[in-house]
Amino acid sequence: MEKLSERLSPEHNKTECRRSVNAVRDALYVLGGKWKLPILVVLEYGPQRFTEVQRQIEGITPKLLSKELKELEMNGFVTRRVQPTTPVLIEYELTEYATSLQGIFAALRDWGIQHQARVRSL
Amino acid sequence: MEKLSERLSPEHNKTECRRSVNAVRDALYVLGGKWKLPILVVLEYGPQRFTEVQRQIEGITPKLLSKELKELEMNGFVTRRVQPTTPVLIEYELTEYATSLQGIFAALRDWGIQHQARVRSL
DNA sequence: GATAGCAGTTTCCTTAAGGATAGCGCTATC
DNA sequence: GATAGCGCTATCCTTAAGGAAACTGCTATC
Repeated sequence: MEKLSERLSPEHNKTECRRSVNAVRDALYVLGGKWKLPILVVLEYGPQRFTEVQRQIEGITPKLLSKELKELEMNGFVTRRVQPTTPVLIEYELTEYATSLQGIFAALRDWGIQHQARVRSL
Repeated sequence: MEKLSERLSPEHNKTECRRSVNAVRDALYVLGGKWKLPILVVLEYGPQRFTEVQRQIEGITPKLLSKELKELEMNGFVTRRVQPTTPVLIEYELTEYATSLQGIFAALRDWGIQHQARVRSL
């Protein structure tokens, strides 16, 4: 049987390993925050205004919604579009780049489902 | 061009979607905590004792190491083995189940590396 | 007997994350 | 002119996460 240490992660070069750890940490970081996921999910249904998003996410306060939207915007997942009508209409929508998260969502989802099943069976 | 909302996540059934969100949340949760990742990485090099792990992770305090190890153990990623020698030798090692994280680490790492490059290029 | 290492635990403190509530400038509607 | 909705921001407070330092019971070594 091969060693566990050779299966969990293939790179055993130290700088490569550190680079990987940083990358994983960064990826986890951009999804950190209590409401990032729900917001992304709500925005999958199309562009929406601030209060629309707020109403769909039970329990979120405007302060936190604002903060999380800004962070999502900074990371390039969301754009804030201002329609120059009167009164102005502001819409948040997912960017093309947000789709790059698909792979990690799928991986996290599959693992999570499997883990839930495992936890229940113990 | 297909809609963004149809690409980020395939399920648009509400209960399926909620289930996925919960699974992703759970997966993110078990990796949450400042030191989980470094600890898992250190243990990839083989079973190690408390102070060995501590010495390899610069900045970690025994309190946090103890806490994180307990959580990793509860989630089934790590086992605490007590060798009944005198004095007792206690070793922490990765379980077989820890290798199930391989897929999400790979996904997070790849996305993270790509994201770092993107951030630098802006 | 004194010192040091192991495997932690305990206490106290700081920082960060998150929540409740109120309010602001704007416009539209009654 | 009063009320309500939009898109927030500001203030205050609570909870949670994390860190520093000391200490414990054990054994081994000098």
